[in-house]
Amino acid sequence: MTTSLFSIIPGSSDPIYRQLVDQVRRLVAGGQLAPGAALPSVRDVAQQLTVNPMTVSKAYGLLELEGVLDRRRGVGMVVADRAADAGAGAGTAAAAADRAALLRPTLERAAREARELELDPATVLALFTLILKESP
Amino acid sequence: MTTSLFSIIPGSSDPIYRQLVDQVRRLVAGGQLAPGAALPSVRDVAQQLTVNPMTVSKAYGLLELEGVLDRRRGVGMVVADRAADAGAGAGTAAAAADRAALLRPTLERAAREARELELDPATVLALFTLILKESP
DNA sequence: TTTACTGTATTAACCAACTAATACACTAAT
DNA sequence: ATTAGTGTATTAGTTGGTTAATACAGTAAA
Repeated sequence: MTTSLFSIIPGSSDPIYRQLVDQVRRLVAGGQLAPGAALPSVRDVAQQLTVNPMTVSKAYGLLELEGVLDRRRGVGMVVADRAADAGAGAGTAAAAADRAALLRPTLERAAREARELELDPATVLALFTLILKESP
Repeated sequence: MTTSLFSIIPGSSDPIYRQLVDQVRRLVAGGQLAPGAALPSVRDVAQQLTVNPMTVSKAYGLLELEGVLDRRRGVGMVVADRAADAGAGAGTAAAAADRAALLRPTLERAAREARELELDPATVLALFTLILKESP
């Protein structure tokens, strides 16, 4: 049994299938899921997250349409060969600029909220630095 | 006609009423909506955002339960006197520490996504600094 | 009093997300 | 061929968010 690999926030308002899609997209872009790597089965993920198998299947299906995953019939889902495309070189992960682009929306949201809270950039950056260190 | 004051992201997966609640909570904590200030009417907000009045009313109702707003019957909603509580002194805005606490969840989400993307903290901080400057 | 504003309760309908229980088509290994 | 493992289609039902059209109770000022 592997350490779950995926995690979802149950109370969140954005749908489970979207949380999974976004997460896999990032893990692939970051190289933690390398091209050719097999993904945990729909039923495994569903059981670990206490979620319906069809919800996981929906996420996998969307990722296949997107070209991130390949479907090996009767076997399972596998990270597509050119999944880390978007420009990168021969490496396994996408270029840093492309990975940063995936992070941008969340950072913009944080900036907007900080502005509404009338927090100076210095304070915000200090807090963010702290959080970036304490998590791993 | 005032410059809309509120804004929502139509495509977002989190509900409109919640976007409004969170936004008002931040604007009050930050002091942009001072105690005693009148909020735009339900029908005004609904029209500006092309949204149903009852959706706005739901948000206002929750903010009243929360103690952020006071309901002046027949007149409208007003920012509660001790709305900027949570510790602050005589000032109109909440203490910086309390405002930072409201920002924390989003920053933690950004940190988690950055980790999944395998982006170094330095790169992330540089991008965030840039975004913080370009927005206002 | 009339008028024009406030917020809200009610009822109905619609839609997306999720769950549930099957059943199917495919592959790999015994 | 059998077994066990893939992903998926199907159908049905539930829940929560949103819209819609009224109707109501309260306040303020002409």
